[in-house]
Amino acid sequence: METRLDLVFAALSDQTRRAILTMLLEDDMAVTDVAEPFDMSLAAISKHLTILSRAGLITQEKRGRVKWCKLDPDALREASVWMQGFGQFEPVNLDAFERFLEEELRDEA
Amino acid sequence: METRLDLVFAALSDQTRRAILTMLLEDDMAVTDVAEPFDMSLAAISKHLTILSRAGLITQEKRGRVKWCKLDPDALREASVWMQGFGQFEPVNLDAFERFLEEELRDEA
DNA sequence: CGCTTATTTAACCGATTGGTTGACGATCGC
DNA sequence: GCGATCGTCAACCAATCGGTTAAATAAGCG
Repeated sequence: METRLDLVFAALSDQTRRAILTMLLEDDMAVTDVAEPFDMSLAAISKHLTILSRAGLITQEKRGRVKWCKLDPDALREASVWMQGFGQFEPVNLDAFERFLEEELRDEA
Repeated sequence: METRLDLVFAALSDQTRRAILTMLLEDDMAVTDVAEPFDMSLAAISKHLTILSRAGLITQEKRGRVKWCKLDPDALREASVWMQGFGQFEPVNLDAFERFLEEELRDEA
């Protein structure tokens, strides 16, 4: 049986999809705009978005011919709870996270 | 390019492997003992352990003919930092985690 | 209406995944 | 040394993945 947690972690295991989530952290975006920075077909991005959507990490709403993608952090929270359970972590270091973010964005460029 | 984070999330995306990590939370274990509760060949478990090991989530040390598996939460911390960056999370709810743990263990049984 | 833009679908491809079985190399106990 | 145990390796299998191109669907624009 495939659990929600399976889907979330599988969705997060791809750099392209993590980069998409990072982009959506800034603002909601249309599919075409999500695809723009990537060296990849629109169809491929569409598939990635489907995977993120099935995992519950984003929601998609169609207005007119444009489909808007919006981050939905609920699923992430669930996964985060699972991970934090392994315990020996210091309180979250946001500086470390920002370095991470920059690195991910740099890799993508 | 396959990053560390790719490997960690991919490793976590399988219920069997998450259950193994949960077991190792209690104590270090030999490969055969890890395999015991699962309805799956020893070779399959051996592969799962290799994946966890390459992701840095466990370390394995051979003493005699027994190979001991030990949880190594460093890689998890890295992934956790990434996730927490999505921010809108309440401080970690350990009760929620314990419910999760119980559920995972129940699923496995 | 007819063109353009937005997005998904279908068919295909090679690589990877998660499992199997069977053979194999190491190591322990006797 | 001999037999049992520990664990991995190799070959195989069906299913999924991450990408492609080409066609199809849908909606806005003039």
